[in-house]
Amino acid sequence: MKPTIYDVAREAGVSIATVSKVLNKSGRISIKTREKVGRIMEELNYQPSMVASALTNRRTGTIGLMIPDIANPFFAETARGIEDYAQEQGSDLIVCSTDRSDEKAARYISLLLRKRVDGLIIASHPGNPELIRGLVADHVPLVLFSADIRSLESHSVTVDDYKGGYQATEYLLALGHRRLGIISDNLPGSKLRVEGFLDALKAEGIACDNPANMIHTSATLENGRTAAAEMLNQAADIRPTAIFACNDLLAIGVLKEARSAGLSIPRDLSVVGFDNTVLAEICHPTLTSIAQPLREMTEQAMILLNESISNPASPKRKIMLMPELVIRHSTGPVPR
Amino acid sequence: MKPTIYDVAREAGVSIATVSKVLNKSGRISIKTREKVGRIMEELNYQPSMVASALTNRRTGTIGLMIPDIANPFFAETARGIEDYAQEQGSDLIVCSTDRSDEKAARYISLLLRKRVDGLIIASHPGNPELIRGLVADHVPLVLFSADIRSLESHSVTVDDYKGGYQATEYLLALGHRRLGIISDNLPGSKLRVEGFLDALKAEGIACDNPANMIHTSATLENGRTAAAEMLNQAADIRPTAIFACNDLLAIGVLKEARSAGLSIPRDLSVVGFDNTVLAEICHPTLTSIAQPLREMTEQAMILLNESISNPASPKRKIMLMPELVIRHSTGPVPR
DNA sequence: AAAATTAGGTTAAGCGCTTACCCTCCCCCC
DNA sequence: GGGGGGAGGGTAAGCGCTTAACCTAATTTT
Repeated sequence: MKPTIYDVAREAGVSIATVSKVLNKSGRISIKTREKVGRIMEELNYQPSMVASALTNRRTGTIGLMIPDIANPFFAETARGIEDYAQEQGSDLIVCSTDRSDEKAARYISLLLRKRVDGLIIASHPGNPELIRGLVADHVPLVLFSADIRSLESHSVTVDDYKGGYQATEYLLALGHRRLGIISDNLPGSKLRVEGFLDALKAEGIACDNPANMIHTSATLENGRTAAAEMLNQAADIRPTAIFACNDLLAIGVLKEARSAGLSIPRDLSVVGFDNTVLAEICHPTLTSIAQPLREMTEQAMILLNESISNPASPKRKIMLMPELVIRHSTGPVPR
Repeated sequence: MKPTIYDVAREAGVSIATVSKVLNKSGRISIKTREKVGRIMEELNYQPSMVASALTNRRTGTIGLMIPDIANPFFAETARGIEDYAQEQGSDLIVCSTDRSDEKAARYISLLLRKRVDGLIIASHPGNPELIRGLVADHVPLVLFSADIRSLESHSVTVDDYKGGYQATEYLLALGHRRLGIISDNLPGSKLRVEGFLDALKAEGIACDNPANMIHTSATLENGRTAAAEMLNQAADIRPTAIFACNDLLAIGVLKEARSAGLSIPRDLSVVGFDNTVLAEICHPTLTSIAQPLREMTEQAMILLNESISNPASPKRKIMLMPELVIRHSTGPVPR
């Protein structure tokens, strides 16, 4: 059996209150007893139970992270960022992969609530926002990450998706491209990225009238290939010379499909991704991508979460950070 | 304030013992009260505190996962596997990225112990095995994952690294390659992979006498490039025609370096990786790699862990699964 | 019809901490 | 020399559950 505070107290010849006080460096304890108790704790290899202290404290020191899938590099990198900041303050992270299923999300939320986590970071809000709405109503400290729910009075940290879409498009236009394709996914920010894309085109007076050049799908490499195949199968004077994919995985699918169609990138086709995950460096050619400032985002998220934990009624803030275009080798001037 | 079992009991007009029993479906409770209590719980949106129940139960329903880095795809995929099995049984996962630092590992272990996690899966044992030895001595349920410590009487689930190295090499030999290079990393299994490599060569009567063709480094893409550069800079009749890298990241580094050196893969150089992560599909050309049967490994790990949790003194088992060669497009016949 | 079960609960003692409050020396000062 | 005021610690009441032990009334057994 693990030693308890009683064991330590007995061995040290003091009361458990005293032990507790040296543990928490609270109250007045003489140097002498402090050292003695400390020594005994070492000897017994005493590990104070956080589950017991959490019961009185109302602080478990764990935070829950809800994401679609930890195996997805973007979210793995997110998790790492959050984990680092959490660890600095002595907390840790329960990761919950929801696969964007409302049912799984609900199960996990309930579990986290019962575990009395101090707070939640939600990088995967379910299709059904009611779940989150309930949490907010119950004053559960939480921050929405990477995707906001506008109508909800909650903290959030996002990247300016609209701006990102705009930037990517502007860049392609500057390279001379005029027939652009876009592949969007069903993740929450995607819609805004598409809007940015369309507005950037409109600003140049270009219409995106070919529906075959706008494809909506879910974020897998395979879907990226399929979508690309569809676009590239059009006549050479109709098909896009550049494709903006709303995430890196889709973009890499495009790369692959283009290559197997005999196109050379970026000579025959330019491709821009989104998220700037490690994958962008790994594929070939390396992928031009819109970067989310992940490290900054996770830091802000933790700051907001801490605020919310220490004062659940604190005014909510929505922080939107700027994306950044990272140019690599998948983009080039329009073929003449 | 969250409702407690007392609130439910009062509203339902029963004792807290009764509420507890309907909660745990234990004891005898009439259908009627069961339903009544259930209704009240719904009404109050009662979420029983697992921290309180853990205090009496000695079961927190959380398990700790120690890995080098959750942002590394291999470990992210591992985490996902473990998470899924954990979730099935109503547990969840605290992920701990140690960066292979003994200090971080020690901090995390202490934290997990204080949190009274039910068990640990350790996919990143620190350089110093004493830490783990201490856990084993204290009968903390744990299983070593992907890398064993032979001298330790503990559960473990690994892939046969030796066999993996052997397989990769055998395959390259079968393709006609005779000058092979190997890039190993400092992860625990690597040594065995190298041994497999060497033995396979020896079996064919081939000596690996050129030290420039055996490079040891740590697992990053950049290091893969550097190592490859070193090997490929040798005269054409000395440098290897095939390189076995002890993990995918290194292998992809090789791919990149080879390409920028003007070599075509697999025509001029064959490359085999290890782990068969998602990256193997993403790079170009796609990477031939030795697959660890991850899903099976995580399942076995959870089975062993559960065993160990329900009976910490149960006899320990070491499970070694077979790796599998996955052939893709980075390997081909030796250039004549 | 008396005795023995059983169904359906209740009581109360923990689990391992934290913390408000109280108690006792001991020192210092007038 | 009596009183005041820290310094150093102890007491005990929770925190929100679980569970062994016990109780009562209804049902069954003989």
